[in-house]
Amino acid sequence: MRLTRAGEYAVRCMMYLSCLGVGKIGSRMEIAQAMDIPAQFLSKIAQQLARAGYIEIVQGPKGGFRLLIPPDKLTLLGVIETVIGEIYLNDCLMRPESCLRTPTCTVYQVWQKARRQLRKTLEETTFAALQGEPSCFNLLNDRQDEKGTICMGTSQGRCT
Amino acid sequence: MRLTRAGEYAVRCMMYLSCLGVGKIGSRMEIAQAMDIPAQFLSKIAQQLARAGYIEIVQGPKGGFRLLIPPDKLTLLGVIETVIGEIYLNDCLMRPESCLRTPTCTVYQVWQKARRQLRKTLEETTFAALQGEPSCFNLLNDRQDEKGTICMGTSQGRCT
DNA sequence: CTATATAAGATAAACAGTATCCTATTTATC
DNA sequence: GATAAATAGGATACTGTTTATCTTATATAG
Repeated sequence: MRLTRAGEYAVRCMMYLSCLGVGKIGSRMEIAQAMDIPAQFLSKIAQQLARAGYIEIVQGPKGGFRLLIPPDKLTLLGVIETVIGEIYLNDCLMRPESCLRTPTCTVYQVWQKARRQLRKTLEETTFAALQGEPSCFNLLNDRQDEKGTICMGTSQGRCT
Repeated sequence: MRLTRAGEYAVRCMMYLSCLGVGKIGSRMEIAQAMDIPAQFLSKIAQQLARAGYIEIVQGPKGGFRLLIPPDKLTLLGVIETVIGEIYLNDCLMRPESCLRTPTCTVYQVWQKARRQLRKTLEETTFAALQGEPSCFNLLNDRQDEKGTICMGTSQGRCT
């Protein structure tokens, strides 16, 4: 009952790209280092995010990943479910035929409520909101973008 | 991000025992059959529930499991966490040192909220409440107790 | 004492998640 | 165009967890 590593990495990656802003390219290596993600594993995750339309992958020198969606349209739920699949919490929610469930089964209803709450909480959280406040990721590493402004900064540093 | 089978089985087992009522013995085989749980696996789960003080295990002929806690004191959260361990949802909640987290990290806060909600929903649900209403388990099988009253009944059947 | 029923430890089988290797493809730059 | 830089994508290895079962031991009713 825990978020996978891949899900966590996806969030970190999108945090980084959100800080860079829409359209700016961050190289895979740069992101992997800054956010403490195994570089090859990041490739796989990025491919999923790209298929979902969240980012664009640019090959060749100066390649990397580029955010396509404005951070205020980007939700934790969307990013996480892109990578780990839709969240269900319990088998009877995922495969209703797995149980001889009546439409009014109370156990089923509790799981429905729990699932609805969880997904709502994750959906209400945009990367714009995450980025506007201090976060774990501010501490991970520093990075200077082309204009020389610090992006991932010190503990009290802001992005952009 | 899903409840394990063991967790689901534990809930089913406690549903059955709640229907029998505090102090009444249900045999392992009987429960395993009625609730569709592998009998040997049920042993393991029952042992955990016994260690946690929820049930008593009786060996020998006429042996089985006996509920120790009244169903209205028995919560979904308690039963589930007995078997799968405390629910954390995310690594940064389980092992705060795994992330260079500031006390105000927003991502961390979202997971905290999500976790709090989920555990609260499961904690608010007692087996008395689950049992008082139709449930999946009503459909699984029938069982006549010593006094001849039907316990696990038809779709609209009530327990006890 | 015997038959019945579960305990408890060991272990196997299945699966999911994590990570990396290797070859292919794309593209900026000279 | 040739070259070098960078990621893609398929295959595979590794790891840990979950699920399940086998075996021997123990408790107890009659």
